[in-house]
Amino acid sequence: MSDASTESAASSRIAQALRDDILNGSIAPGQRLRQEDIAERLGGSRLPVREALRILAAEGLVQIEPNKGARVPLLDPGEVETLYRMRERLEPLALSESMANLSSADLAEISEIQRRIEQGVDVTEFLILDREFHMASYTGCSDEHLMLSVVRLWNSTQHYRRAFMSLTGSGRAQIVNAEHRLLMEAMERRDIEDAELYLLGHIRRTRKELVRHPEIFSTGS
Amino acid sequence: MSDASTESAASSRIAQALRDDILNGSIAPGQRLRQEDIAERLGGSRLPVREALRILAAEGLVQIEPNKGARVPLLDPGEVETLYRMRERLEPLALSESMANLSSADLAEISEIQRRIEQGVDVTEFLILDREFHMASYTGCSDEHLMLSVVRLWNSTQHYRRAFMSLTGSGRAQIVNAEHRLLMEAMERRDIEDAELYLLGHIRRTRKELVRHPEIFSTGS
DNA sequence: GTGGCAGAAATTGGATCCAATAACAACCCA
DNA sequence: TGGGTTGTTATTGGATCCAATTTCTGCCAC
Repeated sequence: MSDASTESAASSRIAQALRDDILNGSIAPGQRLRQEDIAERLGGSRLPVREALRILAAEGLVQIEPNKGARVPLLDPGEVETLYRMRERLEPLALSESMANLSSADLAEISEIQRRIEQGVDVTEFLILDREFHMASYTGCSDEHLMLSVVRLWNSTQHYRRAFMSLTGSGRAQIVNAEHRLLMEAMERRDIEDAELYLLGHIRRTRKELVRHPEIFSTGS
Repeated sequence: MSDASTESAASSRIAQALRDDILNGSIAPGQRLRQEDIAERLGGSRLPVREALRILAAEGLVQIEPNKGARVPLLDPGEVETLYRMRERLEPLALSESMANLSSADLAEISEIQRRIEQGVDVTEFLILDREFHMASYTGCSDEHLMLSVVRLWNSTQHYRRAFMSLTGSGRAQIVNAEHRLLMEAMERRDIEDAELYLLGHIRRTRKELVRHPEIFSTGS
């Protein structure tokens, strides 16, 4: 087998493909996912597709209604606001659990990601790098439950983050960069308390900006 | 438990049966769940069992390893401690989202549950009523993501709560009752800030007590 | 023209069968 | 006698077929 990255498990492979499609916007919220279509498009029978949909449902990327099939959740502004409030509470915890285990090399890597963000990137690239920046800061957190919860929150809100960025452009780039730098600086000082506080403020400000743009949530059709 | 949903759906029915077995301790952490056994015991073929296991995995009640089957997660003290830290952050949020929507009748019902707890109950009954008490305080929270996260946290730690109670008996009953009463009183005053604080203290104290009893986590066999 | 209703097509849920992988045991060789 | 190896068995993963439910379409009545 030449392809060493195939962790076998057709259902995992299908789940990964669907996950990518949902997170990068190829599959929009509200869109229905028919099992047979997916099976035909990605190969395999409907059975691993069903398993894949269950996996994604566990991650908050799709919701399954009995006898009605799976669709990408379409959230209202209140739901996204609550998801961000959850982020405000959980991610500082993840950061605090992570920081003690971060090596200097880890910090350098995070700093490098921030440097690339500041070089100016388009919306798609920013979304990827911003996620990498924060996730890299949590790599020291060994607790799987906590990290899974954090990933779920990012997944569920990914589409609205993209909609917001596409709408507002990079006007707020300076603010984000300032917040990221403050966060980095606190991490390099090994000051958990400050780092938690900067992260909280960063997420909270983003939440308030999102709430101020309800047009993000227009269904469009 | 009182969910009399006869909406059948074999996979949901099997998931509910397994969920009850895991939460009430009939199936212990570390125990392996063979699909064929479950299918034979609860009726149906292996396929709905597989779906049920996926559902339970999403709730944190089982973990699935590819080609190795499903088993009830066996947590170490550090994992349970982190789960409790997550509770400390998320449940005050759920309470704050809930309180504005709680009617006087809701508060009376919560108070009634606490009254029954104080009448003196055995360990099994306490675990049920304590969970009912807290969940009742969250009924005003309409956000499904947040509530699902909270339920996940309770589910994942249920076994260790029971082990702790079985070990220590009802020695700490007075403390729990005092905390519950303070929480109730803040809720009746409609003081969200105080209620959050009392709830945080309640969960935090429980976490510290759990950590002080590592013998709970001995495998037992 | 609109609303409700019935039938047909499409889609999901479940059962059985087969293949692939991992756990287990016995065996062979050093 | 012990460790590695190989063969067997048990268990999970996947494919195909069938049943149940939903949803869409077209029709009829009002």
